[in-house]
Amino acid sequence: MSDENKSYEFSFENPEYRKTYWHTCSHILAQAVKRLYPEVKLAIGPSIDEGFYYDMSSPFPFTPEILEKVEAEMRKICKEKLKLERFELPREEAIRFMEERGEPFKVELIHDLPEDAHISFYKQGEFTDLCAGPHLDSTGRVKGNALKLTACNAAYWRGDSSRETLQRIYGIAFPKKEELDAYLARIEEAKRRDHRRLGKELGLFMMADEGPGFPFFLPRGMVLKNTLLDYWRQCHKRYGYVEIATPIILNQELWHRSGHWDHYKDNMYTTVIDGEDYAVKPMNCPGGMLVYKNEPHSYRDLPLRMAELGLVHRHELSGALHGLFRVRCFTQDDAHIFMTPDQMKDEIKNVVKLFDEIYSTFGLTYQIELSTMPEDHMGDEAVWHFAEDTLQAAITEMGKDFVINAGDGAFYGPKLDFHLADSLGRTWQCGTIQLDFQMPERFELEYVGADNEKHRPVMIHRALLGSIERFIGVITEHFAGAFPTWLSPVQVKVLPITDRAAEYADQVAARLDGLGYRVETDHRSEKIGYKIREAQMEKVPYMLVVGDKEAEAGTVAVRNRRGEQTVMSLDDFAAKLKEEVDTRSLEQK
RNA sequence: GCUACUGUAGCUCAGUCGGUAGAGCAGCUGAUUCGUAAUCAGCAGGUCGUGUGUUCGAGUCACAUCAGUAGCUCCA
Repeated sequence: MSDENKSYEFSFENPEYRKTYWHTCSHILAQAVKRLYPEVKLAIGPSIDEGFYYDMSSPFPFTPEILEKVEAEMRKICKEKLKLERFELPREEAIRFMEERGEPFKVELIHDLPEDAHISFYKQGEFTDLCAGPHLDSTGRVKGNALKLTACNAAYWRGDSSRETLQRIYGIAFPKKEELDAYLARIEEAKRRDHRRLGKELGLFMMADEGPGFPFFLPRGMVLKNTLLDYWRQCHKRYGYVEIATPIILNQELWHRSGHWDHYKDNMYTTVIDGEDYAVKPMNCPGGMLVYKNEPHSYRDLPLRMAELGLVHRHELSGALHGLFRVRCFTQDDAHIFMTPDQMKDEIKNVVKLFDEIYSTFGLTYQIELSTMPEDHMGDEAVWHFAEDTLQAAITEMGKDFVINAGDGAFYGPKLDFHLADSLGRTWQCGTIQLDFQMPERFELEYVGADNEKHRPVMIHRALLGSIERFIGVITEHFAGAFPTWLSPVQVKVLPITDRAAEYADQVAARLDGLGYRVETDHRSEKIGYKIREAQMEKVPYMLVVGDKEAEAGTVAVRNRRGEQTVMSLDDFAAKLKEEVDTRSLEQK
C-alpha cells in the first residue's frame, strides 16, 4: 500500500481499509485527549483486529465520564474534516520535534528507529503524530456517530512488565451506525453467554476463596463432564487408543530428566515427602514415558496410542485466572503415540480424523496452524524439516487448509494447532498435535524392529479438547447453556398439572429413567406456567406436561426448548428421544 | 505479578451528609389443584469480604489484606 495519503474507494469489508480507518480513529482519539488534557503523554496507538486503541501516560485515571467527554471531542474532530498530511523529518529534527512537544515516549520510539530511516509524521489540524501510516485523507471520513470508546485499561509500555504502566483506551468504529449497534449487540450477547454466569445459573461449577483458580464441579456440571468423557472414551477406543492414569505427584528427579524443571519450574507446585523433593505434575508426558518404559516393545506393538485424562496443576498468575478458561488445575485429554518414522504420516491423519469427528459433534469448525522450527530449538535441523514436511503432507493430503506460524513451534518439535470457532465467531485454541523428538531421547525409549535391533520410536503428543474444564466453558458459551439433548444434565422434565396426574407423571419418569435418560419430575404445587418457566430457564431440552387427558390416553404433551408443542404417545416420545440422543443431534426435531 | 475498579441475604441489587440494614427473586410454612414463561399470604434469612485505625458513633472515612472484574504480562 502506498505511503501517500489517498482517497479510499474501498469497502469496509476490505481488511486493509478497515485497519486504515481504525488507525485514523486512534489519531483522532489522541488528538481529542490532547485537546482536553494537554498534560497526557502519548505512547502508541495502532489498529487491532476489532477496533483500535491508544496507550497514554496520564496523571489521573480515565473514568467513564472522561471517556464520554473524549468521545464527544472525537465527534467534533470528525465534523471538522481535518486533512491528514504526511511529512518527513531527518532523525535529529524528528527527535527535537517530539522533545519540544514534551512526548518522551515518541522520542524513545524515534531513537530506536534505524539511523537512516525517513521518519514520517501525520498532521491533522493542530495535532501531529509520529506514524508510518497510511491514513484516511480526512478526519471527515470517520463517521462520528458510529464510533465508541469501549474500555480503558492498563498496559505496559512496550509490553514490558518491568516498565511503566500506561493507560490504554480502546475504541471501535464503523462507517454506519447500524454496524456499531450490531457490534455492541454481539458484545452484549457474549456477556449474556458468559460461562461464569451460566455456570452459576445452571449449577454446573463453582469457585471458592479457599482455592482460587481451582474449580469445583457441582452435580449437574459433573453429569455434563462425565457424559462428555464417556463420549470421549468411546471415540478413543474406536480409534485404537488404550487409556492409562499416572500419578499427580512425582519426584523432582523425574522433572529434571524430562526437561520440565528447566523450562517450567516457575509454574510448578512442589512439596517434600520423606525429605525428598517432589513436584505436582504440570503435564502428563513424563508419567507416560515411564509407562512406555515399563516393558519392552516390539515394532509389532506400534503405533501405540496411550491416552490419559490427566489432572495437571499449573501455578498461573492470579491476574490471569478467568472462570474455567484459565484455571490452576485442569484435566488434559492427552495422548502419547509412539511409532516408527514411516508410520508418522498415517498416524497424524488418524489423529486429525478423530479431531474432525469430535469437533463436528459439537458443530465447531476450525482453522489449523502449523508452527515450525523456532530459533531456540533442540535436535537436528534435517529431522525438523522431515517432521514439518510430514505434518504438512498429512493435512494437505486430507484436503485441509492451514496457516503457517513460522518459528512458533515448541523447542522439542513442530506442531499443528486447531483453533475452534464458536457460534459467535470467536476462536479457541483447543487441539494440538506436537511432534516430540526430545522425550524419546531423554527417556531412552526403544522398540525392537523387524531386524531384531533396538530403535528409537517417534512420539506424537496430542490433546483434542485441550482442557476438559476449558472446553466445558467453551461449549457452554457456544450453546448459550442450551446443550444438545445427549449432553444436557437434565434431559427431560415431567410436569404434572395437578396432583391427580402425579402418579402418571411418576410412571412416565420411571419409564424414561429405566431407558437411561436423565429425568426430573416437578411435583410442587405450582401452576403449570410457573413450572414451565423454571424448566425453560434451566434450559431443559424437553418438558413433558401431563394432566388428566394425558394420564387417561397414555400420552405426553411435549414442549421443546423452542416452545413448540406436540402431543404424542410415550412410546413415540421415547423413540424420538432415543434417535436424538443416539445420534448426538445438535437440533431438536 | 502490574494498573484501574468492585466486594451489603443463596442470587440480582438499593442504602443520601458517618447516626446502628432494605427490596425483588430464591428458600421455608400454609392456602390454592390450576393446561404451556412468574397464584396468594405469612415466616425466616446479614459480624455489610477480612483486619487495624480515625470518630461519641463506621456498610459509609483511612490504611493493610484477601477475593473477584477488565486489560496488560504470561500460557515451553
